[in-house]
Amino acid sequence: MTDVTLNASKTRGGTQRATVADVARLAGVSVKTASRALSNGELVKASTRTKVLDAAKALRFRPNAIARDLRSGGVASSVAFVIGDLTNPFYAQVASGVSTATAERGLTLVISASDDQAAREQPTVVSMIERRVQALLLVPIAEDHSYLEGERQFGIPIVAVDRPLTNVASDSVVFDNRGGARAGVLALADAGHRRICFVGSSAHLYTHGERLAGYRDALLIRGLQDDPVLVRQDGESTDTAERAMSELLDLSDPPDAVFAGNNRAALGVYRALRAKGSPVAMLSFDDFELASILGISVVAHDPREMGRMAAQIAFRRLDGLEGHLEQVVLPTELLLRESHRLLSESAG
Amino acid sequence: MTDVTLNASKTRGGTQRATVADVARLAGVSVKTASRALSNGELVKASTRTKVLDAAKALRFRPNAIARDLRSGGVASSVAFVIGDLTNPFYAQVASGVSTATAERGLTLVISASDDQAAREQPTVVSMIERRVQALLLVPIAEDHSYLEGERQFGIPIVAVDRPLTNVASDSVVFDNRGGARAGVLALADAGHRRICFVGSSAHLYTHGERLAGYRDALLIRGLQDDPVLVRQDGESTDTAERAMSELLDLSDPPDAVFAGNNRAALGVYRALRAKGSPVAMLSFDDFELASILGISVVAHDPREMGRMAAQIAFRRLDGLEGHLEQVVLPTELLLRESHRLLSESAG
DNA sequence: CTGTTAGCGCCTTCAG
DNA sequence: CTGAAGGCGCTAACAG
Repeated sequence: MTDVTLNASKTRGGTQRATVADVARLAGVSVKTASRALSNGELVKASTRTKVLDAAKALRFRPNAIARDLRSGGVASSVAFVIGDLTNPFYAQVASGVSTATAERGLTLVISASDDQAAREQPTVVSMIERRVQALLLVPIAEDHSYLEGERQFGIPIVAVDRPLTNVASDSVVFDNRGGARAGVLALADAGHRRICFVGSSAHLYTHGERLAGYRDALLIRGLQDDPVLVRQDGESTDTAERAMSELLDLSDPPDAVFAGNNRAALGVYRALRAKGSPVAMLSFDDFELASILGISVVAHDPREMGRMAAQIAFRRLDGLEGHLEQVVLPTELLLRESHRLLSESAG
Repeated sequence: MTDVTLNASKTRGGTQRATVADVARLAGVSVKTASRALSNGELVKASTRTKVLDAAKALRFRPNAIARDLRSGGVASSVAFVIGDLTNPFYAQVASGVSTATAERGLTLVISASDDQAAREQPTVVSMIERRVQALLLVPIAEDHSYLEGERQFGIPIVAVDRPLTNVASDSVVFDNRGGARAGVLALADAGHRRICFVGSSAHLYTHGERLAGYRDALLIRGLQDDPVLVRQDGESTDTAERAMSELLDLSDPPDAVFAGNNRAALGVYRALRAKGSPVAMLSFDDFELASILGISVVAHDPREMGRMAAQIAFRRLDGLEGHLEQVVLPTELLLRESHRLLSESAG
């Protein structure tokens, strides 16, 4: 009889897992034969394979991916997605796109959220690199990414998502923020509005800057005055946006239309308009579930596609593509519903 | 001079990473000393440590977590969260809670979405186990989880999230679905409504079943008739819910109030009511961004807390807690806004 | 305080 | 078709 004692000993109330050696012993073959039988596609006599597979099942054998990864070059079969906040539906959708793409390639997705704390970005990224992920997809929140220069030398593809990195060149995927905002504001102008205000988030955000530029493009194109009083950038939350909009409505010369810089701002703006019952038109960047219900016109885009695309770029690098940096700009789409004409008509 | 050639060779246009051996060589010490100096807390002469740290920095050394994990028991420093759909804001929030908890414990979070395909659950789970994650948090979607029995023997904590597992006992965290629904329907009844309908998702879902039971509890308590015509369970999407509600409104004896089984159903119901301008009261399970804006009364809960709690339970198991299974039921909270009285008054 | 040795679990040499 | 040895990068034992 072969000796079938596992590499026993108990840990945390659980029995130790079986290894290939255990399986081989039980099946009465060598370690390598067991290994071959277990990894499909290899040449093994059918009867031997069955014997091994039976032994594996009996021992509830599960190959150890850690050992396998170490063996094959010390590279993990996973991809990292580093993000500020999973709670924002926009990023959750991007993550979902990444998830689909990595799953298709047989890779595991490691998601790490830095809770929107810029200072936690670098430690998080470093931790992923220590895990030897194959690629790093990053929604940047730190102010400076020069620290990534040192990491890239070792061949790990890094793709910036939604915003470019600062102080270091990299592949990236962003939306056409400026063009989208321009189209949105033009639509408001074409609906007959003349005093169009802008309610966005914090001033230092790349996306915000681009959208503001698009807003100004449109004013210029239509020969409308660019009144600085009408530009508000009070922060990320819907509350600050609501307050900002409320104050704009209290101006002696209030706006007759508003462009909201993102989904958060849109909600705040909507609340303010609703509270005051003001007949002010609105249009916002970012599509969201409520927008269609409330008839809010928006500049829409495809967050899942953004995630998918970012993963694709990383995979191309893994597959050996050298060439220039890829800077993908994803299109936006203007969805005209009702609110760009007059909100009050549609909010009833 | 010490030989400082790295274990060179190029891969994918990237230089090979330095290993502890490389660092040791450059610092002129033994491998173990380098290892000690690099892992904090170990006893090394200060000057030696500096030398090693300098060498590490010069070589841009990053410890290989794969090798470390293999060495220390073959267990990864990560936790898996297996989920159907990241895109649903509810699950995204649960994931966020898990993320916070794992980060606090210095563990990495591996999120794997099975795209709501029941058949993909088991392969996904097995893949996580092969990665030797320390714990498995699972939002179950398969019909049968007896396959998990075999895995648990090896000491990996498994916690069911939002729904219990079928055919196998496990730790779990769920909401008080029945109690919450009961309270919600009672509120509708107390607002004077007599024909209260129920629009939920698919009949086979645990959460749905519990909420339906709570609905019936309330009808019984208030002595209202339980008319099967008023119970609809047409699927997960907001579209099916909208159609169902629409048909209910067309009844010769239509309902005067509706309890929506979840956030998706709530949106569909809201659309239907809005389209017909019907003066019907509503209240729904699940709080959501729009609900507060639209004045929809809801049975609210805390998804992030659910994620956090699930992780905590797993950690307690890792820390050696044996005892009974933990079956945590998280409370719900009734948020009465306007819609439970009469929707039309608040939708203006 | 520091160095040597061995081995985590797997798989790729190279022989038979 | 099968077997035996070696090593991926790191750290736990045991020396010195």
